[in-house]
Amino acid sequence: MADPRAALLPLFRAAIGAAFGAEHADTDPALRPSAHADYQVNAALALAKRLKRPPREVGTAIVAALPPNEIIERTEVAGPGFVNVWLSLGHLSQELAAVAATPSLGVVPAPRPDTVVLDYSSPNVAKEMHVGHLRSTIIGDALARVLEALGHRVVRQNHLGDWGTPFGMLIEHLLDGGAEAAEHSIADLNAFYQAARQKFDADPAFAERARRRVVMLQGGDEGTLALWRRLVDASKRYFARVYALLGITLGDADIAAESLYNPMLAEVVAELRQQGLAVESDGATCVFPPGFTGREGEPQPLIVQKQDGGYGYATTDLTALRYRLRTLGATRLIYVVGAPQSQHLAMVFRAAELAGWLAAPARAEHVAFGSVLGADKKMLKTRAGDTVRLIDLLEEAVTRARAIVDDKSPELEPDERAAVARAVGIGAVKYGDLASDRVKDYVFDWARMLAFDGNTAPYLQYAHARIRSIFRKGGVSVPEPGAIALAAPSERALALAVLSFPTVVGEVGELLAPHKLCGYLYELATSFSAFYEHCPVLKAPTEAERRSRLALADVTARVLARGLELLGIEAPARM
RNA sequence: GCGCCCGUAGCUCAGCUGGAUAGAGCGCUGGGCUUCGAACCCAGAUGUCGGGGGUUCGAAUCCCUCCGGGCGUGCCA
Repeated sequence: MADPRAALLPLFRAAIGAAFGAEHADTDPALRPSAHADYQVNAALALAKRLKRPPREVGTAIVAALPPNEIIERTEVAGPGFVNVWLSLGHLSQELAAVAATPSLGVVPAPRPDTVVLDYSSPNVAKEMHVGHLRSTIIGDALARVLEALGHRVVRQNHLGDWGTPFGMLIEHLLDGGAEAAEHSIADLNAFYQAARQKFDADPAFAERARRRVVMLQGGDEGTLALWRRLVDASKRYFARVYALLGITLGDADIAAESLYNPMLAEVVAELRQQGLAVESDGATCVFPPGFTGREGEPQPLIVQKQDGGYGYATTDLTALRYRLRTLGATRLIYVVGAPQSQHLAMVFRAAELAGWLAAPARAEHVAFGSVLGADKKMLKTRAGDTVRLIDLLEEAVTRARAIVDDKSPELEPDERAAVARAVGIGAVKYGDLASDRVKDYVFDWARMLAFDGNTAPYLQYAHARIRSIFRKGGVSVPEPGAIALAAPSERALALAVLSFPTVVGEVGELLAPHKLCGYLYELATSFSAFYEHCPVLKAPTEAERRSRLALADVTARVLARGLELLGIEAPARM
């Protein structure tokens, strides 16, 4: 109820019903935030058409029919028929006090919580994590946090690529004398992978051994499996280190690797065959979901069993989907996967619907995202043209942030500067990724993401630290939130921004659009800056105003910190 | 060829299920530190919303079409 919109909506619904009768009672009041007032109601223009009455007259009738209440201070009918609404100060301060009194800051649990199975990050065993994993990991983790805040049960699934033909050559190369490599860091394993690859391409005898080794691996040969596990375990340890540095909530318990589904693949294919969905085509077993065509307009297959009897990723994806629905009890399946895979996923979802696995109320959604580009507008690479290692990127972020912190805040102890540099550097990378519409590509630009101006993590962190600084400086604690009284325009604007937090979090959870939370936090921070400029806090004219402003500043800081936390970004008290 | 995505100020991007003069940041111009963190703030200039049709009282937003760019389009994942 924190957001005034939640209180206003029923009032306007009632007014429309009372003014125009039951047949119009379910008309959406079209309540929106307004540049001309606190909020505006746009329903009069649409209603005027149906009622064949002038829109302004309709607006006036709506206002006249409003039930008595303590919420609305005043209204006006403006322009062609917009109803502008201003809230009463009493209501605002009351709601603000209520929000300030709760740790959730007004975010209320969903009435019907979903079991959300969230697929994100998904690196490959025995391969370095690179920029290609950045977006899925960051976006997925932010969504996990947001959905949990909304009271949903979130089951994270890190779909590790731990299976498939490359492991034949990796294991053979391991046996060829690189045995100690698996005990070393994944950086060695990465070179290890490249060496294996090179041998595979150049040496037919090695390639043949690799193929046989794949068969042994898939056949469950114990010695082969032992070698495979060494690769997997070394990789898991490495991923854990990267996640720790990035501040990602994925742990070992969230790993649901491809190999988990191996025992279920044959059964899934059998079931699809039984249903008549999977049919033979060119020696392979395929499902042809309607509506998908290939180059020549022919039906596009989902290959669930290859000519050689092996299973590809389509089978694994279908099996994982079924497992998530049946075993994990998912009501909402979310895949944080790059946009290029949208057709593949659409086909998998469609096939799952045809098989009867995916059915309402359960739903599956592809959270698609664009690419990370370099300054040349092409996929981000190193100067040498190699893929950028994620760990290098993150370490550079911290190093760059450290240089800024050393320069701006030499008074902080070295340990604190290091912690702040980490929060700022990692936060900048994450926020830079989350701040724009995920479906678009974005250009990776250190200067822009680390800037203290504009819609960046450092700007938000700075706004937060300035608020905390007020309390440090004043040596004061947070007053009772009941003390909040709003007088100045910038106080009122800030209060409205604070109260919008729950609505925004809800939207982000529904639309799976973290950039809306970023945009909101940026507006909140700019609202605070204006307030801070115009309204002295510690030196407020009266004690009552001082207490009110302290309380308002505190609840703002908490929303900023909580919002950043939902994005996976730290908010240091000093920086 | 077909399918999906993108095209908004010089640059980077917002614009919520259509709503009032299309908004921010950077950059540019001009201001503000003996007063709570100037890592900041205030003011100003800047647009054929890719083009053209259509629906609507009203379109950046919905529909159609064209142009430009990206991605996908059977045994890699």
